[in-house]
Amino acid sequence: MIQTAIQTRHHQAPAASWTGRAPRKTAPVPAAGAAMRPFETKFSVKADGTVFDEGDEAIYFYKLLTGSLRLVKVVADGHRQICDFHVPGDLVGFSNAAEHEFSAEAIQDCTLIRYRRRDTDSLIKSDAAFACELQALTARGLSSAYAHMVRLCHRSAYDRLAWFLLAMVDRSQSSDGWVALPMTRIDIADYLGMAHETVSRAFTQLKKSGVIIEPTLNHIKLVDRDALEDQLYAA
Amino acid sequence: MIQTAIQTRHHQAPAASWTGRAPRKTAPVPAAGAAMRPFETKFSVKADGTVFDEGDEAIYFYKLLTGSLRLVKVVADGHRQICDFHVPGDLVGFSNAAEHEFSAEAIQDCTLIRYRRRDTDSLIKSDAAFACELQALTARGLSSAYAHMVRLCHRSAYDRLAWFLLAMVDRSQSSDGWVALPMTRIDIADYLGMAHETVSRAFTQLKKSGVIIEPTLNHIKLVDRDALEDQLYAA
DNA sequence: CGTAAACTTGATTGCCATCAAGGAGCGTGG
DNA sequence: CCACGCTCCTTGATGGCAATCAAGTTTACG
Repeated sequence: MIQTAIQTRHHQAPAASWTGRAPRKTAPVPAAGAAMRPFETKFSVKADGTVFDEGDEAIYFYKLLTGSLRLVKVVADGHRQICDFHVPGDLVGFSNAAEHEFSAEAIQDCTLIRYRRRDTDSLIKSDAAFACELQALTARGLSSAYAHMVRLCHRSAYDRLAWFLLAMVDRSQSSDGWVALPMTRIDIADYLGMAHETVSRAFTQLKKSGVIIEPTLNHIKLVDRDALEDQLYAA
Repeated sequence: MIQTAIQTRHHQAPAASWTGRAPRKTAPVPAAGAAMRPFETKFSVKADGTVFDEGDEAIYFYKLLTGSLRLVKVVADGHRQICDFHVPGDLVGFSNAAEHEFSAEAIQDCTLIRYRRRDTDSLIKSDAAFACELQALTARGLSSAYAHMVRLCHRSAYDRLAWFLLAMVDRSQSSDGWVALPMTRIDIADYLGMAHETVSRAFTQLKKSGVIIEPTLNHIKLVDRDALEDQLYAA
């Protein structure tokens, strides 16, 4: 794969200029008395805290147990890109680079298991089940990253939001059809690679055309699923 | 991570309408008398052939030994996205999905090692070194996919080409500074998420401003490296 | 109840996709 | 050896989608 060797000026990136809530760096506190397998430590992060920051030395990687996270990269011009949202079961921050390449910010209160990165090889050797799971989760992440790449390049803003809402609805598995979006429009915008104004306009359009309803902010119900699917599969 | 559950109409995607050389599906021939570790088979694919196609049942995954590949996804509107280029040492086609999610097309003649996907778990259990390498390669792929996502969203067409050329030059490690680009402008366009006309215009601009020289097509030399780096790191 | 953040809506601009047409390289066959 | 045809590449003209700038409005929260 093509990789960028240039890392020299990595840390000159200006501080994020976006206007969202600035994530407070909270020192994650290991949960007291957590009895885990060797190498494992359990701990928690409050909403709006960060598990780790872009550029931090990558000492640990994590598995998310509860809550939700966003993976954030800050671009040189001050814009954000959210590479992915994570839900329980997902693997976070695994890489072979010396530093974390993105920040992991808690959208809600989170609990995680922490693994020491330098133990990875011995973990893989000693615990085959763990090794298989690690591999499977990483491969799944790669697949969804490629899929997202295609969406970002070849879909209109409206299409991207349509896909996003479908994915959120499907993931929620709520029985009554109501879904609470935990993230702001700004988060959605940064995930879908568009301006938050554009997200807003697309929401408006979806509501006006009766595809979704949103009586209170961020609580939506998908009324016309077919409309969204047709949108995504239209030539 | 967010994944798309909708797969139903996956195969209705129309045939690629792009005007590049249509990859001939060549039945890859296992190299005779290859003595490998258990589970391994060595074989080769000619230039413009495919190792596997999008939608093929994912029976095997691969490690590239020589040559270069492109990973291609075809979008509903007939456009292509090249998710990545692969060089020797890279892992290709590993996933947990039942079907390959992209085609792997040979840019040049390639030789590969083939692994049976269903053996993955036992491979990981029986060969720790293999497991570690598999994990490392997949994680590396994920990192570069995230990085590429950011570029696609937040960089101008000119910037994207600037990055691409820098990456190609750095990867070639040629002593005299001359680099042969194995791929066409169309491939570059589909990788960088832009029209091939735009690639062409950016090349012209780079040549006119004396940043690169290209006496014969696809043989370039980077004259003013600083210009490209400044471009990438400018606010 | 007041402030700040998030959201919405409108006006304007610009980048780049698209359409269109011509030129250059290259292999093939007469 | 040259002519033909096929790709690939280049350049120009045009238009559209979405970013940006700029106010308002609503929501959240101490």
